[in-house]
Amino acid sequence: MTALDEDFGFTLGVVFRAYVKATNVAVGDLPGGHRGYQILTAATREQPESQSALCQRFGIDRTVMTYLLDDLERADLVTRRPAPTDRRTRLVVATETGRKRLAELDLRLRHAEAHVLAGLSADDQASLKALLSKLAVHANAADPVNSACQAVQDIAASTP
Amino acid sequence: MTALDEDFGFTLGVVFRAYVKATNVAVGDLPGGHRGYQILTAATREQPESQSALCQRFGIDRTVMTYLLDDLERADLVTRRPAPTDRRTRLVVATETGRKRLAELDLRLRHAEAHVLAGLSADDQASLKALLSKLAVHANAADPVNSACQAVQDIAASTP
DNA sequence: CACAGATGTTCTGTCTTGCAGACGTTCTGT
DNA sequence: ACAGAACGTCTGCAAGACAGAACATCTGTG
Repeated sequence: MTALDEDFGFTLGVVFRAYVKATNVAVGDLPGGHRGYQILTAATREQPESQSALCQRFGIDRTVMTYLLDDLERADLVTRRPAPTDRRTRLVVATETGRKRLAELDLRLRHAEAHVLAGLSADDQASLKALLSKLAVHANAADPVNSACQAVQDIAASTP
Repeated sequence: MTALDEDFGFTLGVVFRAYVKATNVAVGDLPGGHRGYQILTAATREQPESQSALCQRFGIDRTVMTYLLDDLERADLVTRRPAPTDRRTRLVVATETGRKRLAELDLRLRHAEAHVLAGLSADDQASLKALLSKLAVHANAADPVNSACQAVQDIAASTP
């Protein structure tokens, strides 16, 4: 236990890397690894979304999203459907195969998550999830547009 | 607020990306961005560590650490010092310039961290940090050697 | 001591990803 | 009708992860 073990950024990184590693193992050969899983989840459980909406939500570059969806489409897990309201956008929806695959993966993913969280009591796990959720909603609301600009201003103001 | 906003992995990713973005802005032109900052912190505030120890601690590939330290050394922020006990290993220690630079950066980093955590009350911020710290210590203890293997076993056991 | 195997660092090459810019298509506001 | 913006795709470049080899050095065994 050193000073760093109490640093927010450091511990956040450790936990995040542990999660990514466990998740990438859990999804096996799913195209896109843990990101493919998140896309598949969104395509299955939520209203169809455009590619750019998925990019913003998951922090994936739009050019990466293109070939990520290519891979998922080639595996017959999702399809790009033209949006009825706007012919520029493609809505990403899961295929029947994709839904089945997601159902199979869910159990494995829950185990992976439990593995990462194993160091905490049940109460602590619930607290952590709730806090992260609250923070994520706030960060998502603040980030898309001007968080970088705001951060620059904050920092400029704090610089001698 | 959708189902995904309560998913641990998703919210963790959102918060982590927000932290990395804010931190990378805050450190300015420091070589290595937020990782350069973490290395500089370790080199300044802790016992000198070998390169591989830093790799494991921060989740950085050893080949990346080589040129990351090259950059930091070129900027006169750290030096590689031969370990007295083992001539294979190089201990990474901060230079006087590096210590000064770190002192300057600390205020900016605290602001960046505060910016990321701004969505939570002071109590919630403290709770989140404590939980992450607890979890990180556990994950660090479990990960280095066999977490991947363990995860594979866990998952295999849970697969029909 | 000799030697095989392990470890720390560096270098090489490959692959994935992030990012900036350009392009064609389509929408929106005037 | 037209200018400007937005969506998705493509290209090229840089950062990074990863595997493998090479070199120096350490450690344990005989």
